[in-house]
Amino acid sequence: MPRTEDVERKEQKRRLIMQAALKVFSKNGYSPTALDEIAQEAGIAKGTLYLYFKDKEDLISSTLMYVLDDLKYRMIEAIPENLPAVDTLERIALFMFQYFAEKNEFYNIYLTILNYNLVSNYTSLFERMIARKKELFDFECQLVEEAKKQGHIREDMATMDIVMAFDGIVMNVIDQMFFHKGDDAFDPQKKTEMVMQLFLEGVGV
Amino acid sequence: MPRTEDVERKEQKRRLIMQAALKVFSKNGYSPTALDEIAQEAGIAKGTLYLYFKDKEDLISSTLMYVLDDLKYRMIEAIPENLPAVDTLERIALFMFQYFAEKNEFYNIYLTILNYNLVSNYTSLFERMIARKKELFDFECQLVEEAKKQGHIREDMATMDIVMAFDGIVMNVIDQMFFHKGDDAFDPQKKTEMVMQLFLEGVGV
DNA sequence: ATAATATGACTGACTGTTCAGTCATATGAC
DNA sequence: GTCATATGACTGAACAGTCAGTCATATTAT
Repeated sequence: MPRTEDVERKEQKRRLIMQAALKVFSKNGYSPTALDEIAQEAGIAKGTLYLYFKDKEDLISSTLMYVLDDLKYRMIEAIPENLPAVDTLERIALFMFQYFAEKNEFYNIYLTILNYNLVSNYTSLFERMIARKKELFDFECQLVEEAKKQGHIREDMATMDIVMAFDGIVMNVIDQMFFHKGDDAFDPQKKTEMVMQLFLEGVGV
Repeated sequence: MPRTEDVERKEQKRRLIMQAALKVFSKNGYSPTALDEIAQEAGIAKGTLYLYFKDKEDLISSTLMYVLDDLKYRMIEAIPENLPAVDTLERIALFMFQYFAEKNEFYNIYLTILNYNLVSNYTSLFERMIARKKELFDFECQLVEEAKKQGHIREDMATMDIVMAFDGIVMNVIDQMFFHKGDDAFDPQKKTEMVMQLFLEGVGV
């Protein structure tokens, strides 16, 4: 029976490895990354990786889950409860901009998720990733429904279509942020206001 | 000096190979794809690939350019000239939905483009891909400017932000189409109307 | 306190396999 | 017969995963 202290140290090291993996995977992508590079980044031997993860696939899967867990945890922390639903949506947009602006690597690994079905052979872990993505989507659907009831969002449009548009706009802003990084300072607050105005009022005259 | 007939036959075969490459790359992704598989798909020997392409990187680059060229060509064909700018935007959305609905593979390879910077070491070919992407973006910017002048789009919003939103919505609709394929029939015409309504009027009450 | 023993985390050389790219040979057109 | 085109066996490098051995630390004995 291992002491809790040991269990914690083990968990600590797992996280250390996943942080190294995050860095390297997000730089190279999945297949081109040699486990030697991750081991080096983590300051351990390759063999050690296999004490903490079953194989390469398990390593990336775990890392992706780790990232999404972090995202979810921080998002919950960042968003106050009991806000009007529309304002919660605004907070989500703001949070996403701040989060990805700060964590370059997380965006690349996010793209990796998109291509993950090209990497794995549809394991249950891939399904878990999708489930996480769907969780956020469903949450946003809920918010839109609520906002409709509160009279802030029109009722004559399908909720799913609205959420789709919202996510699309938000993700594309992040995309642009990375493509033009360095151009001029990216102001998450201003971008959020712009997105919400665009989202709510539309671009028509 | 080779006869034009031979040049054409050579070009024909190049296209044949690229079509096979498109199929296989879009199924597996770049790195996991073995050239043997592409050769088999194309019904030729692996060595033959090297008579038409310098190396693996050249093959995917050429294939990506081929896809984008095709997209551009068909888009130009599909969209009448001298339409009001807003209607042209609507046609672009419609075209994208129809195009990707028909060509499953093109979407996966499109995602590959996104991750292409993770694959190549920033070759000039990657730059060419980006240039193509930017071409469409710039065209849309032009349209938005025009629509502003024509009084169809409000003038108090940055053109680039508007285009960003438009692209984001369109791409996310396509995304959803692939995630929920089979759920219920995807109607490009209906989706286009929805997108334009959402885009122009916004979702606010 | 010190020595003897046990543990298991860690290492990195090694193995088998995969695969991009090559090249000697074959096929076929003219 | 000559040249252009095509083939697929071959090579060497890269790399995922293994495992016998090491060593720092913990445990027990004296």
